[in-house]
Amino acid sequence: MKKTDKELMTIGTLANAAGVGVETVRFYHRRGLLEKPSRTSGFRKYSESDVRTIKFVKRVQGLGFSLKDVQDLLDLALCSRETRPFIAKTCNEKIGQIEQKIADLKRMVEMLREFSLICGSEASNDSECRLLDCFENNWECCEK
Amino acid sequence: MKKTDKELMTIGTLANAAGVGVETVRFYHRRGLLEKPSRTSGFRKYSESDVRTIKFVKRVQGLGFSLKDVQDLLDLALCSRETRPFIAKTCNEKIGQIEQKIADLKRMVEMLREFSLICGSEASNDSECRLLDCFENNWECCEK
DNA sequence: CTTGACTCTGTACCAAGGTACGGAGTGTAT
DNA sequence: ATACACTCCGTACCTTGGTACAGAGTCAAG
Repeated sequence: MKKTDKELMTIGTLANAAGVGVETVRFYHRRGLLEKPSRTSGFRKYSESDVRTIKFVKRVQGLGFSLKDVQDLLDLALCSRETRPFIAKTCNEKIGQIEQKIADLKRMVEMLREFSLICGSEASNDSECRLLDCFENNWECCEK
Repeated sequence: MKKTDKELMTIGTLANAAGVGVETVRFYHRRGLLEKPSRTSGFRKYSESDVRTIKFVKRVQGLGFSLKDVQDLLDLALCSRETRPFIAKTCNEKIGQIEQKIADLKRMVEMLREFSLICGSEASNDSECRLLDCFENNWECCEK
C-alpha cells in the first residue's frame, strides 16, 4: 500500500462508492461541484474525499437545496481575515433559510397530526373531508 | 355584491391573487392539482378557495416536496369509515418523511454554526479551510 | 498481443415544473 | 359597435439535474 498515491480510484469505483452513476460524476465536474481531478494517462483519479464530497452533495440536495446552494456551501472557503465577513454572511444566510424551513416543516407536521386525529376519531362522521378543507376551516371541517 | 356567485374570479385574477402566472394555473389543471372549475361561457371561474389551494401547493412545494407529494396531500379525502386506514397510513408516512427532514436540517444548522464559530474566531489562522473539510475532520481543519 | 472491461469527449435525450406563443373567441367600457 | 384587454386551446420551448449513446482510447489478465 503505497503512501504517495494512497489508493486512488477511477471514476467507476468512485461512482460506485458514492452510490451515483459515472455520468453523474462527470456532470458534477461540468457543474464545478467537483474540482478537476489528477489524471494518470488520461484517466481521472479520485480519492476518498471525493466520495465524501459526492455524499455531501446528495445529502444536502435531498434536503431540498439546489446544486447552486450546495455549491455555495462547498465554496465556503478561504477562511482568512479578509474573507471572514463574507463567510459569516453566507453562513448566516443559509442558517436563516434552513431554520425557516424547519419552522415550516414543523407546522406541516402539526397540521398532519391534527388532521389524522380528527379524521381517525371514531366520532367523526362519514362526510367527506380533505386536509386542505380542514386547514382552511381551522380544523372544523369534519365534525361540522 | 351578489351572494349567488360570491365574487367569482377569472384565471388572471386568481393567478394574481395567488402570486403565480396564468400559465401555471392552467398547468395545475392539466396536472390535476386543481379540479375543473365551473365555467360561464367558456371562461373558467374561480373562488377564494382556489387561491388558498394554489398557495398551499406553493408552500408545500417550497419545503422540498414534489407536485406528486402535494397531490397526495390534497387527495387526502373521503374521511369515511372505509378510507380511514388509508388516510392514517398516508398521514403517518408523510409525517415520518417530514420529521426525518427536520432532523437532517437540524444537523445541518449545527454544522454551519460550528463552522461559523471556528472560522469566525480571531484565533483561527489564515490557512484555507472549507466547510466540507471541517465536516470531514471533526472541526479540526482550521486550527490544526 | 489480443480481448474485454473500463475510460475518454462530445452530443443527444429525458422528466419535472413550468413559461411563452399563435390564432381565435369573449366581455366590457366608451 | 368597436377597441382592447382578457381568455381559450394546443403546441413549443426553457431550466435543472441528470442519463444515454457513439466512437475512440486504455489497462490488465491470460
